[in-house]
Order: sequence, then structure tokens, then C-alpha cells
Amino acid sequence: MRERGVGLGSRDEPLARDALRGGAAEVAPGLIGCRVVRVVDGRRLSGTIIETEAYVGVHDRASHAFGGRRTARNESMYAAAGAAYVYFTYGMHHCFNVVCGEEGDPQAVLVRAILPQEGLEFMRARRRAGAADRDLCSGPGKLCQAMGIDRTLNAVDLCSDPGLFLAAQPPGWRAARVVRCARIGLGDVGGWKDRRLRWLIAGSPFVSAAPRGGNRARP
DNA sequence: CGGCCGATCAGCT
DNA sequence: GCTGATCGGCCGA
Repeated sequence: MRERGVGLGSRDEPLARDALRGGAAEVAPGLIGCRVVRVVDGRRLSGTIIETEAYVGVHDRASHAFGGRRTARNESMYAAAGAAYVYFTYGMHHCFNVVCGEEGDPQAVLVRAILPQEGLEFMRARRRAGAADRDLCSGPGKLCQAMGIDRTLNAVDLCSDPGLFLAAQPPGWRAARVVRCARIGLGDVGGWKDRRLRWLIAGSPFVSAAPRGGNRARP
């Protein structure tokens, strides 16, 4: 895939809301190849989404909304498609999700890794000193740290917020091969751990972890 | 109110 | 591969 952007930022229309409707299992693979754009402190940070995970609703035992659980923390999961769900975990990390169900149906896509494209120097400053470029955004906590995403952005509308939004690729961008595999970091909860609800770009060294069985791009 | 634990990361063996 | 860091949210008493 192309790693040096050509004309990135020349046109920055946020993704249409319709692109984010339809449920997590449908939207998650579709988000691969889209860009995340963050504007903070007068700076632009952006990158292409290369790894996602779907949390598919109240029946998903691995979801924060399992069984219809609805609290102040996960309230934005119940918003209409296009909302951001940003939460804090492990006492130190944030995670960024794209809400993609109808209002009241808590489905969301966790953005697990992006290919950094704009604002690398500012990402390096936010991340641990000495981190390699491939480690700037290769995980849900890492990309939030690199892009300055925290709970103040919870529930913002990703189709209209000037500080955080999603955008399509410039014309001419070529899609890379996408592979589907099991989700990561979940407890052993009734088979949901092994459902193949994670998507990533094959062969990319910028993803958080290779799937079981390897991550080689095939022709 | 107390205790447990997490959609993680980094550093070490 | 294993483990400590670090703390808000959640649930049960």
C-alpha cells in the first residue's frame, strides 16, 4: 500500500454517515483504508486505519454493552451511527471506537491500529521517546496517545467534529488485501473470543499483532 | 464502601 | 512469553 500520502488534506470532507451505518460486522472491514483525522493545538495528525475489531451488540459477551448494560461510561455506544466511543482502561490507556448501530443498538468498531501519515513529529513527541514509527499507532492505546484522543472526545460526532473525524482516501488510492481473524485481549467468554471479528491489512508491520497463523500478504 | 478487574503497553527473561 | 503499572468503573455486601 502507498505509505507516502499524495495530496493528503487537500480535500477533507468527513465520511458520510451512511458509510458508518449497518452494524459493526459490516462497518469494521469497510473502515480499513479510511483515514482518521485529528486537529489539535492547530496541528493536523492523521493516518489510515489498518486494523479494526467489531463489537456487535447486546449479545456479544465481550462487549461493554453485553446484556444491554448501559451506564454513564458506555452511554455513547447507544448513540446513532457516527458517534465516537472513547473510554479509559487499565488505569492508563484510552481506546477509540466508531459507533455504527441505530440509536439504542450498541454496536461499535474498535480502531486498533493506523498507518501514521500526517504529523509524525507530533506523534513521536506524545509517545514514548525512541518509539519506532511502526510503534507509534500499532495498538488501540498507542494510537490514542499518539493522536491525543481522550475522554474529552467521547460522544463527539465523527461526521462533523472539527477536531476528530473520519475521511475517505484520496482518489486513486489502492486497497490492500484485508484478512479476517479472531479478536484480541478478551477473556474466555463463551466462544465470543474466537469469533472472527477482527480485520487487518495483510503483511503490514504497523498492525498491533499478527493473527494466528501469520500475517503474510499473498498475491 | 471494599475489592476486583479490564477491548493495554512496555520491558524483561 | 510473562508480568507490573495504575485507576476508574462496576458490583456485591
